Amino acid sequence: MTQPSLRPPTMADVARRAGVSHQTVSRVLGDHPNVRDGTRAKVLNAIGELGYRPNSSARALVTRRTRTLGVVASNTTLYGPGSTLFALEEAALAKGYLVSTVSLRKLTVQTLSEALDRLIEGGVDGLLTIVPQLSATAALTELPHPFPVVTVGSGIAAEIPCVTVDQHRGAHMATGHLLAAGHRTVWHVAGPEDWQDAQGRTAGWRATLEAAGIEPPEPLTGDWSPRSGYLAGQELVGRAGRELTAVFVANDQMALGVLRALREAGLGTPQDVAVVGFDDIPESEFFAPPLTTIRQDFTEVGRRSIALLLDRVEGRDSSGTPRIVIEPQLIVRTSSSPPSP
Amino acid sequence: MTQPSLRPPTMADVARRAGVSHQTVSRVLGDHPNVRDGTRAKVLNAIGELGYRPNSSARALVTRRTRTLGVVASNTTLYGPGSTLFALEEAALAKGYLVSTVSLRKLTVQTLSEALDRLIEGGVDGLLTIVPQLSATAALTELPHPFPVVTVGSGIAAEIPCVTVDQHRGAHMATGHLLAAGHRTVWHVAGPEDWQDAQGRTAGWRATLEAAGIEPPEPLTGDWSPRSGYLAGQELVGRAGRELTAVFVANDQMALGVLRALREAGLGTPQDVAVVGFDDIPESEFFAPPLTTIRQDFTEVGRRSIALLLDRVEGRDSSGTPRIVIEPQLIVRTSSSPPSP
DNA sequence: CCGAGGATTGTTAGCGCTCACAATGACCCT
DNA sequence: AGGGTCATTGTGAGCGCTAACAATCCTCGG
Repeated sequence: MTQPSLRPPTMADVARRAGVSHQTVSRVLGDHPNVRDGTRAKVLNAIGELGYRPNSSARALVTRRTRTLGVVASNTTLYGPGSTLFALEEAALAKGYLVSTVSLRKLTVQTLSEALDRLIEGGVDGLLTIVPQLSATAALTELPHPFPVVTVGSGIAAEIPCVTVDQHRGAHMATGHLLAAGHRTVWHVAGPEDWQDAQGRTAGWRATLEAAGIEPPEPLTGDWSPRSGYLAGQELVGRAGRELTAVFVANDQMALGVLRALREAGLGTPQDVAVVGFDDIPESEFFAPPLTTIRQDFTEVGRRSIALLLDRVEGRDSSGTPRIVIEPQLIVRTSSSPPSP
Repeated sequence: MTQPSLRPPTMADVARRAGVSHQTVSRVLGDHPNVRDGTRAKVLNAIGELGYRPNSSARALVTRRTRTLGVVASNTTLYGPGSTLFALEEAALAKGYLVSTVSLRKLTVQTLSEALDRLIEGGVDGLLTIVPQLSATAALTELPHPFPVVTVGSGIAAEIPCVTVDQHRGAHMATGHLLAAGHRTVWHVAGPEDWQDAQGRTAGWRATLEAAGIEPPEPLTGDWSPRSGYLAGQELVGRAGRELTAVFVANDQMALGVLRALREAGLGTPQDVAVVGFDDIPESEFFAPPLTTIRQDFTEVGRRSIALLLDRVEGRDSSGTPRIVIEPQLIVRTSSSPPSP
């Protein structure tokens, strides 16, 4: 920090000051084995004195690696995508990568495509997408071919590796739990049809009922919001009447709306109607009543996704099209206690 | 896309194919005026045929600009920070910048410092922090001096420009609203003492009561979570008894907990106790009862923050230490209807 | 005490791009 | 017709770094 130069110090400056060649400085920075301790110390010293920081662009230019990963996410204010993004970032950082994110307010093939473009243009080494809407995944196939991509939580897209929580299984747990408690049938408030997760949950619910010899009632559809859950709840009360004793709601926010609708209809939870949600958002425990739900391990999702992507980025393995599936977990709370006989 | 070469095409390849010099290609890309239409077309054509993409590292190396901004955020699963991050990203993108994010699970001077370091090392042009905890802001002063930084929503740090929503004013709106409805006093469940926002809200609440000639009762403190709100609610019921008719809770999540505690204590909202929250999370409208709260315009926060930062990054203006303050808005719902006389 | 062979350090080329400047061409005025 | 001017295009250098190779220095065994 001796001279307040205009230009930040370069590797050559460090070399000069340490009395070595710039290449030796590079070796010290790169942790090469063949550098004498004394030399290393001199270099480290000079680096400290000069306040030197390696220039990442210069390095990236020659190594052809930016050590940055791109993430496209659709609706990060939603619990699932938000948590996934957070986990991805954490995992990437742990591996020495930075993450550039583009969050989309509106997800279409068009916007997704643009986002991917900007990220690639920005020089990312690999791409992750948190894009649960199936309709948009088409954009993924248009990538310059050998570009490393992993989709997180939206596993359908053609030949792209993906990591996802087993939605079908989660729905099965929820529905099975309700059935085991003695309910004759389980109604369902689904998420938007276009969402991979919503489809999986609905399919899991349906399959579970059918396996139990029960004809699944027509599911209602919401948009993940509490409001839509509220409307669905009202609809359900009107449509099912006394038959309504158990509902599996595709996420916790909508379950909150359902709970309110039930309450307003004079129905008690769980005495009259049992409710199970999905996600285990932090608030669920404090709903009235506390909500039984399905928890997803996003940290694990993040770790596995990054590992998978880095295999490709760092050229370790890019054979096949792996699909990693992670198990969800049932969290039982008051909203699903067995009905009074 | 004619030849599936190993190396991606470079500007020189494009130039050769278009029969011009690499500099002309650069001009076309940079939208320079003095390029004949025919030439531009040839170049554009060659670019398309080759599937050429400019190399951002090479460009960054010479321009000394990466067109990437760094954001350090503390707890993005919380509504406020999460929304801020989203808004920042959107605003940056609109200005042609990418955003690299580091989300901290645990915020300390240490972790903040590391995060800033990694971001700078990664080559960002400027830095934004969403770091509401005052205790950590010290790390900001250790930056290599003329590095452009803007803090978002945590305005205390020494000479660093900042953008924030007026928490004091929001709390004043909430408290004043309750007072105007006829309540004799307003209790307060505060956020963590270390948080800038929490302090502002508490101060605003206190000032409003004092201005009305009311001695503020001792506030309770939570950690933003519904659980802590629930505990605070129970405590409040025990401590205040019949005196408890109005509560201003420092965020909506905690307000949810308070609502539950009140309900469990046999107190009706708003008949017995009126409640006002802060944030206007999407769920608030569906709480039982729907929650009166204070809404913050994060989109505006994002726009202003990015504008401020880019002024510095792009060397337009870096005089002074601006503090931009944005007005919040009171959203009245059922939870704060006037008490029955 | 010498040379083999490993350890350590230096030298030389670019990576792909933009900047500053030089060169060329087109056009107009006198 | 000649020279000045602007529009358009080309040339050369170098941003800061790493990779490959060349050069030097040791350390020993014989």
